[in-house]
Amino acid sequence: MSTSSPEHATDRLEDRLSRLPLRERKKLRTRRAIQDHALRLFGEQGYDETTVEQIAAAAEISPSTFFRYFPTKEDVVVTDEYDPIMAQIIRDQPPEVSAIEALRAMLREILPQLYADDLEALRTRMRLTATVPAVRGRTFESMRSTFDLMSEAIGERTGRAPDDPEVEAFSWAVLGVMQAAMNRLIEDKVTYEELPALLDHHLEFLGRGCPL
Amino acid sequence: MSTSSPEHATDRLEDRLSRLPLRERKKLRTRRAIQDHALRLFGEQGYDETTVEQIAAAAEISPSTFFRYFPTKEDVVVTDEYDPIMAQIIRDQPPEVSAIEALRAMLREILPQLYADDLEALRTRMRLTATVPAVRGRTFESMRSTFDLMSEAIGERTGRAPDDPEVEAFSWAVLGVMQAAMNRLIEDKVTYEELPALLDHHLEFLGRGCPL
DNA sequence: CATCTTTTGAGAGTTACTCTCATTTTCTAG
DNA sequence: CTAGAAAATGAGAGTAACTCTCAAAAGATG
Repeated sequence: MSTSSPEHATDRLEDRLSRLPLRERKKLRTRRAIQDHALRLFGEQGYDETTVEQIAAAAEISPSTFFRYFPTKEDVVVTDEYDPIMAQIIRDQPPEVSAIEALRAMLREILPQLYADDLEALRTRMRLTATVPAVRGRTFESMRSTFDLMSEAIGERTGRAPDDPEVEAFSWAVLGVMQAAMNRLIEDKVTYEELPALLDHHLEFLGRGCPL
Repeated sequence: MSTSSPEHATDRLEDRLSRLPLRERKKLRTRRAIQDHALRLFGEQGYDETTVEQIAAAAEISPSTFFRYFPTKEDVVVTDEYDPIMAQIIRDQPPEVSAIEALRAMLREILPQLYADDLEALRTRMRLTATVPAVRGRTFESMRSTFDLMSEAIGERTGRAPDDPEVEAFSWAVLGVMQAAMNRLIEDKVTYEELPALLDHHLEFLGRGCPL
């Protein structure tokens, strides 16, 4: 929103396909085909009951190709493309607001987008994350890369190094309270409609020093 | 320390062996044999290069038995017996101190114990957690059970339900800053001697609302 | 069209993990 | 002390995720 270039990080995901060379475009399409068919099959017959071979067959590729796109079967569930968008929104917040406020604003902006793009797939992914231990494990790896982007963005905003101890502590604490909120979603203690408010409350709670 | 019963949760791990029926004692010994040989082999030749078959041979059991003791190869690295001890120490803190203070006191008490018991094994486990993605993934599962025990103990102290949203947010935030500290250890940005102080500082930082 | 690069498919091999069933080892009663 | 129940172990067969290698196909480039 603050740049004049047409390829901005907050463009809807769909809008980016057309601007790529043919080869890249095909790769992206293959990637999505794999992910879509995989999630559909997982939904229909369960995660463990679906083999990579079946996914490959449904997406009309070979098993070898599957592993070129996703290093593990779990990655199909865990991977998404929102992290860089999040980081960009954090950077775009006015410099005078606190780190926590910047994050709250970011969530207010990105959650509606996330819901609009993808709600059904999101639901499946959440359900799988809740029920399949292997997938749950991989979630952590994805938290680590979210962490990297987040501490980068926070460091930039606060004029500190991304590996400043307090920046790291802050970032992990934020990921922690987000995890807490996600978990309540997964355990059906809160609905998708209520999630944004819960996240917001947790961040505010964190900013008050978690008084108990 | 506050109870007269001889089997107290804070007894050194060694002291508990003798009080068990024969069968249990043997199981515990097998379990440790597996873990010791596995960690030694991992250290000598690497994690991926060590097969379950080799571990079983070294511990003089069959591969089938290995999986009866550890559901996955990763669990050998991740599993330890300290969580219930931690929970007990939290409960033992005087009720007037805040949750954060109780945690800081707990760490001051348990870290020396941890270091004294196990430092070499601890180092190997940390190194593996740092370098082997599969192990890193499992760490998350173990954080989940730490979370359960922690929110239980915190809930009890604060007269709230263990699934109170703020208790959950608090517990995950604490696990977050702990993760931040561990990571610095793993990345050699901090030594084992400095870790307790860093953890303490992070908890205090959390209690101040992570101002940035 | 020709060639150079990148992507794909096929197939063989390894190993973590599961299941089943027979055998051995520990616990418990009479 | 012994008989029988209960629990732990071993052996072996089977599955499926992942790896590696190499040859064929498709896309970029001049």
